[in-house]
Amino acid sequence: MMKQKRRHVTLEHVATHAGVSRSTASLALRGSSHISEATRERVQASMRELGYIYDRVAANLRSKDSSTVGLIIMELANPFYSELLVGIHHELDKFGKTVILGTTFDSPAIQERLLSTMLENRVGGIILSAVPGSSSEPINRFRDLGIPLVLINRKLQGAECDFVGVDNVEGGRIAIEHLIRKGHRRIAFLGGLPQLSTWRGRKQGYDEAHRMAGLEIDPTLVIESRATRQGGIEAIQKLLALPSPPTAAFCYNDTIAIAVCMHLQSVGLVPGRDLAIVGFDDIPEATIFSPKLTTVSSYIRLLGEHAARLLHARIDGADAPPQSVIVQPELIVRDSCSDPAKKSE
Amino acid sequence: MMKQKRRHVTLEHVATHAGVSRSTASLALRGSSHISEATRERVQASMRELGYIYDRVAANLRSKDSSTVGLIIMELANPFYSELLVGIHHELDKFGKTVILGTTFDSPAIQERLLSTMLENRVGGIILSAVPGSSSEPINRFRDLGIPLVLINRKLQGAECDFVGVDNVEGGRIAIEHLIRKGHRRIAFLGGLPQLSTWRGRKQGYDEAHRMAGLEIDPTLVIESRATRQGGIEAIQKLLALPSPPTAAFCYNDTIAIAVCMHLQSVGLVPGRDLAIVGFDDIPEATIFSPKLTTVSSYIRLLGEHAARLLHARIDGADAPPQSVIVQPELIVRDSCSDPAKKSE
DNA sequence: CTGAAAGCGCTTACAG
DNA sequence: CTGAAAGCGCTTACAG
Repeated sequence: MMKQKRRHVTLEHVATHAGVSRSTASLALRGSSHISEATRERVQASMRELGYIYDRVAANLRSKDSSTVGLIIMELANPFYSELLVGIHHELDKFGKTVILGTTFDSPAIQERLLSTMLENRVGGIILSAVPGSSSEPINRFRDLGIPLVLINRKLQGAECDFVGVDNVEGGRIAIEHLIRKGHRRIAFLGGLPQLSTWRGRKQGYDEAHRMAGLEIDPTLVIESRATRQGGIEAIQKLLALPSPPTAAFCYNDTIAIAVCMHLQSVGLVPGRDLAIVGFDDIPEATIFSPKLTTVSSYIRLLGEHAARLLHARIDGADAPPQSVIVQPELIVRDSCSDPAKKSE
Repeated sequence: MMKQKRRHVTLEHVATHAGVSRSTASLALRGSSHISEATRERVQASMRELGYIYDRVAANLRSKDSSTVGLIIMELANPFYSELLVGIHHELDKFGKTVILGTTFDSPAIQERLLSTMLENRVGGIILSAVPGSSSEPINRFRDLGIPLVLINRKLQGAECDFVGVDNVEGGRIAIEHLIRKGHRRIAFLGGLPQLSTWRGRKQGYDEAHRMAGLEIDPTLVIESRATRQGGIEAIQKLLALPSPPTAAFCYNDTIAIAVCMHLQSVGLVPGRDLAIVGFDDIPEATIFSPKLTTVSSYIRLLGEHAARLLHARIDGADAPPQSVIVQPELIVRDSCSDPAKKSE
């Protein structure tokens, strides 16, 4: 497919031009200390003169290493994953690794296909945000092949590998504690699906905070939905249809929270006043949206950076047992969440 | 670096196991019609049994093609480029190409380094959103090497290659025509830098619409700034300090427009009422923000898809002269832009 | 329909 | 400090 208009310059040509052997040229090129300064300079001059392009792929083939890393996420058109990519790409860049991107749209079949493709493309390692409920078998296969894999954000049952994620239980807890401190007693948990390990964590935090405050949980206030804009709208509609709606809602994530707020506004209700809203993740939209979202920050970029660093350490041979990096979330108080008593901002 | 715990299974092993030669195994694997059904099945059974992983990189080396494409953009943490990536990735995926990502942060030096890295990584082609004012020499080098390169969004002087972008002149014109139709007579052009080909196009449309309506342009109403949130704030501050401010502002892009609106709100002004705002691009935030932005859609994803398709055609050997794909923009009327006469929404 | 040989562009021992 | 040889894992002519 790739056309070569001009004669392709290889190391062979450079070596001949510089009057040395291929091996010497190879060592000179990579700055080996076994090569005399004079020779190195001669080789470099030849490289420049001939317009030599180093073929890193051929080099990797021979030396059995890899300059790429696979990144598999749910989708790109999602601020959470965009931010994750930013963190990962930025960090990997420092190590001279390039990322090969794949999106699953939460399909287990696509995930398996992508995992195979990445293998075929000789990635040095994988960062995977796993499809909920997908098989851990292909993941453990990487371990057997000696190819490092780190799971990011979502845990996967049965997968024995490194993990980087936020403390969802803690995140759920601080969100609810904040709401309780504000005087709320009936607090909904809106959106997301129990298949997601993140959902279960946040729910557990929700439960624990209630228990610690001696508050009972009304199960009708826990409304599941897909973690999309549309899912958020469905959830808030169900909530508003309840005989006695709550005064506050903790949303599975900011996408849900924004959708909920928009729906409230569209029916003439004021988010923050008529229903206090707390989100999760602190995506960039959270500050653009009005009201500015009170939310639990996942430090998404940091998550990505941790995953990249951990993976890089593994590729470099750190052969320790599986490790987890858990980022501590933080409550970011903004405008979507006011006192239930005073009904005006 | 890459550890191989288990004995690595190569085509050699598969061939031996299936009782055929390496060449036959290679052909069978790729479904060549020169191989009998029986042999193919035998080879496939062996592949499965041995857990064979096809090495696409080695294959590409030998057959001199490439399954990767380089994408070089300004930055990832920018909705415009995120959307572009979505379109490109989605389309390239169909062709079985993986993208190698690079970000320049608008540094010419980084751009040159990335271009080299991509070359070293044997990309089959490049999609580049060029750093303004960067040299066209490295770009034309790709042409000489026979590696297709398509410029996206931003034009570059002196670069002889394919281009995909939006019709900025038309975009500027329809924005201003809309404002004029609404009754505005003094219209600012806010943000962006003349180094950007997109800025110059939009500015030209701004000029033309004024001329066609017989309106004079007040040059103090054209305020340059970096195309960032911060730049937008600076621009609107300068505008508000003017002795006789305009009734409407056409913003270089949506990021600027959102920053402008937020600043207006922060000083107690109402965007849309006190100052009509039109943006450009229609990034996802435009619908989340309040007021919902009236803007000129660049059809960002479509732009990306066009670029991917064009590049793919070039890689497949379409050896025609440089081609431009110009997407027609469209005005998306939402809420940030009301009549200057009636001072209430 | 299948196999033996050469080679893609590089690096890695091994000599000297 | 430098070179000749072998080989990474595959595909491509060329025979038969």
